[in-house]
Amino acid sequence: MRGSQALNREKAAKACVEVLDTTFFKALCEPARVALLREIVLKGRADVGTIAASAPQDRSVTARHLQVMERAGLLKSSSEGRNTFYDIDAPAILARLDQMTTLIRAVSAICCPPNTP
Amino acid sequence: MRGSQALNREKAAKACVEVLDTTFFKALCEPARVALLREIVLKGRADVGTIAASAPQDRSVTARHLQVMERAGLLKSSSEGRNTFYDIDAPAILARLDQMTTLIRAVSAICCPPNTP
DNA sequence: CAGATACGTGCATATGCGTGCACATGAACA
DNA sequence: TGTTCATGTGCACGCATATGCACGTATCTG
Repeated sequence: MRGSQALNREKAAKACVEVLDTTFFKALCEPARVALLREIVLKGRADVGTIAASAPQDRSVTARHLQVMERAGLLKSSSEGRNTFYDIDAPAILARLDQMTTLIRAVSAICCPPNTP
Repeated sequence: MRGSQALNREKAAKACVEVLDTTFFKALCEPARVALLREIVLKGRADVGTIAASAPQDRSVTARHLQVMERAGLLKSSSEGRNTFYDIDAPAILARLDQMTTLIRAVSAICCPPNTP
């Protein structure tokens, strides 16, 4: 019983490194990027120029932020002619959140069973 | 129909700023902190010295990282004499993840209905 | 009370990264 | 083909922060 808990801890610890990818969080820890994400949610799929128009930073900065969020799996891009459109990659984000929820649920079952609220 | 979608977008955009708290992500975007989190998952509730013993950084650095994660709602601390114990605050993390999942599900319903996979 | 232990904090240093400017690249248009 | 527009990129600057050292504070022990 206690031995299996130790095994569960090792599995959960290993999953921590895999699931808690810092690239994903690095993309969200910058307020400027969250603001851009909010703008895309508000206006829907849009090109770089449109998104940058509602941001105080330079267009090049916004373009870089969008690239970072795309590589982190938050956005998906599609080029049409000389325009690059970005949109929320909701399925990918939900998959990441589901992985994290599963991990923390496992941790919760190990570390804080119904004894420590 | 389209008008209500615009309202949903505004609600989702407002929720973005509230739910996507950068403090939470800032705490997780540092690999050193994720490593400490992994160590606590592996060994369970432990004091600062024990956690710092398995980290390459100085003890003071580890102590500071633990403080950051506690303020971000990832850990909960409890002082016993001259020792300070830290443990995963799984319920708090699950609550945050649930908020995010709810938000992204709403975004998904707005931006990518069954048309763009 | 004196010493040791556990932890937090002020300070200086170094590294990472957000930001803006200038320019290059590629596409649409006359 | 030459021009304009949308976007990406190299570069330099400045700020935030991770890190380590020295020290202060609180607690336990003999």
